[in-house]
Amino acid sequence: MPRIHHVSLDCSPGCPVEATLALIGGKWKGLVLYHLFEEEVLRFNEMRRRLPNVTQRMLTSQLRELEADGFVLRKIYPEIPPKVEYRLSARGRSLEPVIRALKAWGDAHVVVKGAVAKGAVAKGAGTPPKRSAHSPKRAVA
Amino acid sequence: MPRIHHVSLDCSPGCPVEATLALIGGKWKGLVLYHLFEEEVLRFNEMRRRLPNVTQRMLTSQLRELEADGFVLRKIYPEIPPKVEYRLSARGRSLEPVIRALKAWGDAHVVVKGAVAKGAVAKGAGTPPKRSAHSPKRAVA
DNA sequence: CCCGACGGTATACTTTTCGACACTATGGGC
DNA sequence: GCCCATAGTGTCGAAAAGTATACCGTCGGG
Repeated sequence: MPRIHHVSLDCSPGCPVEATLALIGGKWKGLVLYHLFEEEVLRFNEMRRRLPNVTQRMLTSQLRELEADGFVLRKIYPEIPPKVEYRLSARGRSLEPVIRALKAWGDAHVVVKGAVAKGAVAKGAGTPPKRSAHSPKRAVA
Repeated sequence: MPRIHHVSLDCSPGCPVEATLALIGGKWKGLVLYHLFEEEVLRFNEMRRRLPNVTQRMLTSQLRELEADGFVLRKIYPEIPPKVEYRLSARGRSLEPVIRALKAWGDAHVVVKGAVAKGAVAKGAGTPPKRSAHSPKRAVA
């Protein structure tokens, strides 16, 4: 997913859709934003424990990008061991309708491991994909 | 953006967010879905004309993935020259709240080329990104 | 002393996504 | 004949995203 930093788009009526997706589309960003909605403030390792399989490197990177894009505020406490808090900015909170819509759709349509598949799942969708999802390889169904 | 074909996720509460983003996060998918919402049926080159800079190759690929994921229906007419129509399935239409939320947020927060920048734009956002958005390089503002 | 926690950084590498280019058969218009 | 339109396919490479591994200083607990 390309990252757009408030560059101007070649606008067609759909550009805002594309731009929004580009801002929040990093692999872990949706989850990071979601968890910050659920729990107002999180520290680095608290966030890390909520994201299965994320690496330290990637979490740092995505948090920094979200901060750079103005969605997340990062507060450093001058302590040892280090204490850093992450929370949503006003701009980040303005994404709530987006994140809720993504969550609502996913709840209704995505099969969760161990859950009984809902009727909403597309019938023809049982065939395995050509390539695995971007998750640990062993997770392939 | 990884493609998830109804594989089971290692579920944490945010998984539905991640899964939904993975399904619609291809570079052109948001725009394709958006335009199919706006205009019930589109042929291939009609869609193509609505997406600035898309290549034939990429449009075909993203349409096929959306079809494979059950969002888009493809109707072939046995004619020459070829006539193919694309429209949203019921499952595709169920994405409307997601696409509308993405569009609404983008409308309020993303600067469009030629438009006066709104106050909502983050102040610090003027600095160029480390790397360009995934679009033709010369398109950088 | 060793281990784990904290919140990272650095580097190299792998995987994934996307784009560029050439090509396809048919028919209509010039 | 050439060009354009239709809706693609095939191949390769570039760019981007993401991962793996090692390392860092300080402190507290065992």
